[in-house]
Order: sequence, then C-alpha cells, then structure tokens
Amino acid sequence: MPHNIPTPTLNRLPIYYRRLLDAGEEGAAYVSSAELGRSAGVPPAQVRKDFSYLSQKGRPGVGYEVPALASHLEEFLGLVNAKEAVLAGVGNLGRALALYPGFPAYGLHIVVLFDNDPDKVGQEVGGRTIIPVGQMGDTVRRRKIRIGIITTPAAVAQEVADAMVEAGIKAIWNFAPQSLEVPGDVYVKNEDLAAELAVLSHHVNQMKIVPEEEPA
Amino acid sequence: MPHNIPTPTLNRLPIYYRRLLDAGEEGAAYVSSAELGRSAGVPPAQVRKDFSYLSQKGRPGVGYEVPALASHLEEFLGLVNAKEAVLAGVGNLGRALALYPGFPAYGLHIVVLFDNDPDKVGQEVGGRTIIPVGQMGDTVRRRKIRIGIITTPAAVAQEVADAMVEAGIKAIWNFAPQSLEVPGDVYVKNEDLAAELAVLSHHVNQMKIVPEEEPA
DNA sequence: TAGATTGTTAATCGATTAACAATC
DNA sequence: TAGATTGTTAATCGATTAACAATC
Repeated sequence: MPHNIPTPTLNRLPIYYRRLLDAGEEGAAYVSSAELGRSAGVPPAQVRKDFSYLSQKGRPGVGYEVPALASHLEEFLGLVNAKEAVLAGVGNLGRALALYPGFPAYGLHIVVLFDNDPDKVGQEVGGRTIIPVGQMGDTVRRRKIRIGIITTPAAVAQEVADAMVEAGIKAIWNFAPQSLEVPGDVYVKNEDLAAELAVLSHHVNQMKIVPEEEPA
Repeated sequence: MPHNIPTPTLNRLPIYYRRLLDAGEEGAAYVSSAELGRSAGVPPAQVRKDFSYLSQKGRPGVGYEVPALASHLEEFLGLVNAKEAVLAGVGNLGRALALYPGFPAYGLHIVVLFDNDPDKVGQEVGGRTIIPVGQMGDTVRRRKIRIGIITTPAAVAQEVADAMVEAGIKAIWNFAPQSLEVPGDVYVKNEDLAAELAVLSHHVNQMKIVPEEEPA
C-alpha cells in the first residue's frame, strides 16, 4: 500500500534500513521498534506507525524479523535493482559525489559525468570519463537513466535541468543555489549547502537564549 | 521575538534572503510576499506568516523593503559577523566543502581542517594546512569556534564528535552515516547523502503509480 | 502463565492555508 | 479614491505521540 506515505516517514526508512543491516551483521534475528527508533531519534510508536504505512507487520512481544523487513525496505526504496544516475558539473563537489563510497552500498551508481569545461572533458574520475554536456541527451536516453544530479554553478543549473528533463530524467538532486523550473512530473530535491550552514550558524547564535532540540 | 520559530520557517529564511539579495541587485526597493513565496515554493500567506515570527513588518499595498529586510535576516541568521567552522576528515567530500564557493558568500568560513592520515597532515587545501585531529581541542578553544563539520568515515565519527564537544563545539553538521551521541546543548544536523539519494530513487520508482509533488 | 512488544485508535501538537479587514 | 498587498485570525491539514487491548 505505498499510497500516501508522509515525507518524514519516507526519510526515516533508509535510516531504519541501515540499522537493520547492522543488526543482521550482529546476528540478530529480530529487532524492536524501540531499537529502530533510537537509531532515527524517534519514539517507538513512530516506528510502528511508519511501518503501518508499508503494511509491515512485526511479532508482538518479539519485534520485527530482520531479514524480512530489510528486504522489504530494499524493494520499497527501489534498491533491489541497481539504480543509475547522471551527474553534471564535475567541480570539487561533483567529484566528491562521484567518488562517494556510500552510494554503491545502496546499489546506487553515478554512471555518467558531464562537464562543459574543455579542460575537464576527457578526464577520468573513478573510472568514468567526463563527456561534454551536449552529449547528455543521447546517453541518458540510451541508458534510460532517470536520476540527475546537478553540481554546476547556479548560472547554468536551469539550462542543465532543461536538458535533463528533455532527455527523460524524472528526479533531480539539485546542489546549485538556484530554484529550478521543471514540469510537474519531475521531482526536484534541493540541497542548498550554504543555506543549511546558515541555519546551523543561526542555531549557534540562539543557543544561549533558547535551547534547541534536534529536529527529527 | 526569536522565540519559537518553526523549523520549516527557519529553513526558508535563507532562501528568502537570497531572493532579497538578487532583488537588491536588480534595483528593486520593495518585494512582495508573492515574489518571495515563488522563490521558496510556498504561497504568499506562508511568507507573511514566516515574517510574523520575526516581527518583520511590510507595507500593505507595497511589500517589504528590500535592504531593511535583508539586513534583518542577516542579523537573525547570524551572518553579520563572519562565522567560523572547523572540518574534520579531508577526503573528497571534506575537500569539496572546504573549497565550496557558496559559504564565504554567507560570511561562513571553514578555517581549520583536521585529518589523521599522516599523508594528508601538512597538505594545503585552499590556503589552509591540514593538522592532526589531536590538535583540534586547543585550536577550537583558542579561536572559540562553535561549528564543526564531520566528513570522516562512519567508524571514527563518534570519536571526532566527542573531541569537538569536549572543545566547545555547539553545532555539528554530520555527513557520516552514523548517528551521534551528544549532550543536549549540542545541536546535530545529519546530512546523510546516501539516504537522500535512496529516497530520490524511491520517488523515481513510484512516479508512475503515484505522481509526487515536490515537498516544501 | 508472565513479560514483552506489537498494531491501532484517539488525542495532541504544530504547520499551512484561506479569507478578509486594515493600510498604504 | 482605487488598487494592491499586508497582518492576523480561524479553519484545515497532516504528523507525532500516548495509551492500551491484542498477541506472541
């Protein structure tokens, strides 16, 4: 019944998943909502509610079966078949994401890198050759890639997004400080690092006045 | 009255701020809640409500004064005095953040880089020399740094966080996929890139079944 | 059985949105 | 004045939490 799952729930699922993997390695057959909740910083009732959206049942008095729940989450999150993504803008941040070790662990792979800087085109990053943005359309279409990552300067982000949408990309992870205009059937997740650090800085300033608790 | 500002509001403020800077450059003296709302993807009423928490008044029929509102937000977000941060773990991601051009634009500066890899200690990144983690305490205390960024492997994240807390860090931006235990007066913002990409991947999978709209 | 933990309902909490009188 | 846009209240929406009977 993956129908109308709250966004906060969705964001917690990968955290539960990670905890399940760890529990599995430790040899645990069952894990309780209390334990999963601890890993995500939420109360046990929240965990049970979250799983109720997925119709995932546990055993009263015992907990949730580790392998069964893990594989259900894998399927639900779309991690069963390796997912492929394309990345545009191979600056420092783009390079870091291209080489980030956490993605393959989730079956996620950045398979193509684009950049328009002639100095960068042709370079290799983690075994992938950087190709010019103009060739993006063909490649994305041919490989049926659906996820695009934008780590370009703000000035060209919209243009890159347009090209991605045109090529069939359906979800964009946007690291450029620039809000993107896309059709309604394309999902955009903005990751504005400077804005986030600014909020952190605000928290530090306020800390003596109003003690802040960590948001979920 | 910065008393009990909702987290979503707080996260929108830097977006409004950026729009105000742009509007200022375009020579606008006033900007409407409708326009600010567009930049953040929320309705005008939301913008007005957000400012009501800050007791920021606009002029009915006209809008909000660009320079006044911008400088109020600057102060509120703690961007007036340059903010300093320390970063531990100079891998690809750490390096990218250390060189990220968006931070200085907000008056935010990563002033010290730590790593325990003997090969990295002594290297320069953007004019800053990498020093060993063992020296963190003294430096953070001496410079009264309050913000710490963790881009280490998960295995050492807790240890680094402990050292940061011990040295007086009050806000931690944690990029390691590892939940941290810290005292109640320390704010932790987790940035789990793999989890976020996993959620994105899920959206792509679901897209044909349930059309998703972009969350605020 | 006794103890533990679930699933779910109802209560609570908090954020968003609509609506409109007040104001420039 | 007429038109535009604010500030704020009340209604709505949605997520979290408490509580407890049901179940292993």
